[in-house]
This record gives sequence, structure tokens and C-alpha cells, in this order.
Amino acid sequence: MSQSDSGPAEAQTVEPEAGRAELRRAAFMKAAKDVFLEHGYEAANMAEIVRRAGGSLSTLYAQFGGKKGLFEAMIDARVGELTTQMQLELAAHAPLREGLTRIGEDFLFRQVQPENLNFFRLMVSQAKKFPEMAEAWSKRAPEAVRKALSGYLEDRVKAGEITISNYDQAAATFFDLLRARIQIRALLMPAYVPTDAEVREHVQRAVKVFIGGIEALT
Amino acid sequence: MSQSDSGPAEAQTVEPEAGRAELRRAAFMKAAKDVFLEHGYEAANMAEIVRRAGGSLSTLYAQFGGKKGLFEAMIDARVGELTTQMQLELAAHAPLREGLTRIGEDFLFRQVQPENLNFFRLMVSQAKKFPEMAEAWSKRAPEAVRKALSGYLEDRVKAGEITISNYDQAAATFFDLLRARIQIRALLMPAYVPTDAEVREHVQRAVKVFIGGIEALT
DNA sequence: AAACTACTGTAATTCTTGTTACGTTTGGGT
DNA sequence: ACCCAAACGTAACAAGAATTACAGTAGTTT
Repeated sequence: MSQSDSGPAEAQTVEPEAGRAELRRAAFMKAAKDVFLEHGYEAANMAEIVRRAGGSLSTLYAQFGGKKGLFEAMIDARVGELTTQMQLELAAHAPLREGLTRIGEDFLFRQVQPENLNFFRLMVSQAKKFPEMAEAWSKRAPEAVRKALSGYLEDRVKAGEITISNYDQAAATFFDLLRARIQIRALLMPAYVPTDAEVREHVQRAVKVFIGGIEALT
Repeated sequence: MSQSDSGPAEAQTVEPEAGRAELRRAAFMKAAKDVFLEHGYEAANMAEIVRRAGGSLSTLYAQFGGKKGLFEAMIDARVGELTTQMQLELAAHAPLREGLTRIGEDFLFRQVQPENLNFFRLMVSQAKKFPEMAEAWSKRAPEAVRKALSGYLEDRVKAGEITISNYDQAAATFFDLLRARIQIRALLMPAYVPTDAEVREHVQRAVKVFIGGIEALT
């Protein structure tokens, strides 16, 4: 393609003072991420990873031990990145409807980005083969977002805008409302990418139902 | 192994008057379903399918053409079964809270059965390679359940128990509330199987939020 | 500059697995 | 009982891919 120069694609997050080994490692990880996300675990090809990363097969094996090791290293790094990425920009003291809308859109837009969908697909399909991986992700990520929203809700309760008995439960419910339909459609129909308008409309509905229904939880 | 008698595992849904070919075909399909659901598409092994089904590799290839053909045939059949299975037992004229609870529990219990989770996992992981398959499923199944619930909701509106402007939207929202958290946990943690109590409690919350919040949708 | 280490490139190895070939057996219709 | 198509069993075939071996090269350290 336009990438006709065969220069290796170094990751952007590498410290400048990193040694040769670190540079190779980072390039391998980036290429591995691309290839694994694109083709899945079984169909991913070690030779292709090397082709994209530059460097040599031997070095890859020396550094990661094998396909499994490379995969796990890549996932570990990715889980870390995504978890921090999930720290939702807090809505501070915005009024309830506005704050929920902002948090909801932020979350849902991220959720439907192709890269995140591919990551999710990979997780689901490999959950049996790499249980620790999937479990780590399924605990850290939701916890991060739930905590962020819980904090905001608590603020709103103190402001007297709403009554909530269980913050974590309320937060989880809000994310349930947000994600389900769109995420499932996107997972099953890779060609389908929701438009901005769809996402915003969906968030609007979720916010309405949430505000109306949440107080019903004793 | 312990399966020392080499008897083929015939499917239970075959008409008694079926010819030899149909019997073989049904046995292959059942074994294929088991193996594909268990290992995923790439890791599934044709020889193992034959081992489980009884019969011979040659016949399998004669009937289905190859791995891809077998997979598609199996999925087609399965989509048909599941779609009809999703015809929720209508709650007839039960009062709103009771009817929703019944429908919700029925749906969610089915949704978290290991076989259905494996099927979903397979769909998600192969959505790119077999787009028609995933799309067919992602359209037929939700439509079936939504229609069933819509009918019930309409009945309740006529009975004056609630006000709803858009039945399909309302139904979709209810299923969003039901499925999200538990389904995602189950997908990512194959070892985790929610208890009956968890499921029922979750449904209770969903019903409460739904009833409280749904009228907020203009 | 020498020595040592790490990286590179390529080819060989080995294993797995989908697929095909072919000679034999079997069941059902006449 | 006879025939023929379908099913069987087994082995061969081919392709792909993970992994390893090895000889040459480049960087780093002292």
C-alpha cells in the first residue's frame, strides 16, 4: 500500500532512551496487536508479524518464547492501556442529565471503535484458552468505569438531584442500558458502524430511562 | 476411551423414516455442532467430528463438500432451532410485573446456558469470516424476542397498566437491561455460571427499572 | 580495536490437518 | 439373489505454520 518503505513500525509509546532490545520488543508488540486483532489468535501468522514489525523471527522467539508468549504479552499491555483509557473524563458537577449524557457518549463512542470491538472479539473467542486474560479484563475494565460513574452519581445525590441506594448497582445498570444493543450488533456485524447520530440518540434514551427508573430500586 | 462401543451418536430430531443418507447427515451435524461449539472453527478437527459421529471421512466430504460447508450447514440448522426456541412463552394477560418477570427469567436462563454461550462465542469470533451467518442470526433472533415482548406490552397498555409510545423500542430496552452484565461476564469467564438466585435477582432489578423508566420515553 | 553479545536472514525441520484417492463392503430395490 | 449406488476405511497427499539451527553481521563495552 502507501506504506511502501519497509521501515519497521515502532510503537509510539517507547521511551527515547530505550535500548535496542526495547525497540524491537515494542515493534513486535505493535505488529502483534495489529495481526492478532485482525485475524484472531489461531489464524494469526508469526511470519507476518515479523514482516510488519521488521526485525527477525529469531529475535522474536528469543524475546517472547513463542506465539503464546507473544500473545499474552500483547494482551497484558493492552489491558493496561485500555483500563486507563476507561477512566472516564469525570463530568464534575454538571447537572444530572447533562453529566450522564456526556459520560454515556464518551463511553459508547469508545466502545464502538473498531479497534475496541476487535479486541473484545478476540477476548471472547479466546476466553477458554486464556482464562486468566479474559478474567483480568472482565474485572478491571468494568470496575474502572463503574467507579468513575459511581463518583459522579454520589455527587449528584449530595446535590439533591436524585436518590440512589446502591451506587455500584446503579452505575452498572446505566452501562447495561448503554451498551447492549449497539455493542452486540457491532460485534456480530463487523461492517456495521453506528453513526454519531445513532450513538447520541441511543444515549439519550438510556439517560431518560435511567433517570426515570433508577429510583425504583429500593 | 470409555466410548469403546463405536456406536454413532444419532441426532434425536431425525424422522424415523429417514434414509441412510439422512441418518448420516444428522449424525455429522450433531457431532459438528459439539466440536465446533467446543473448540471454535479453526481449532475444530474434521477427523474428530467423524470419530464422534461414526461413519467415514469420505462420506462427510461427499455430503458437505468440506469444513466450510459443514460449518455453514450446522449453523443454518442451529439458527433455525434457536430462533424458534426464542419464541418466548407468552405471558398472556398476566399483570405487568409478573409477566415481565416471567418473560425475563425465561429469556435470561436460556441466554446463560453453556450451549448458547458457546454458540454466541462462535458467532462473534467468526463474524468476519462468515458475515452472512452472523448477520442472519443477529437479525432473526432479536426480532423474534422483541416481537414476542411487544405483543405482551401492547396487551398491558390496552389493559391500562402502563403507557408506551414505541413498543419495539421499549422491548429492546427491556432486553438490554436483562442481558448485558450477566451475558458479558459469562462470555468472558467460561467457568462462571450464574446461579438461579443471581438470575432471578437480576431480573427483578431489570423489571423495576423498566417499569419505572419506560414511561419517560416520549 | 578486540571481544562479546544481540540481532538478522534464510533454510531446514516437524507437526498438524484439510482434502483426495481407491479398493472394499453393504443395504435396498427389482 | 442380483446390482448399483452409497458408505466405509485407510492411507497418501499437499499446504501451511510454528519452531529451531546456523552462519553472518552490527553494536556495545572495555
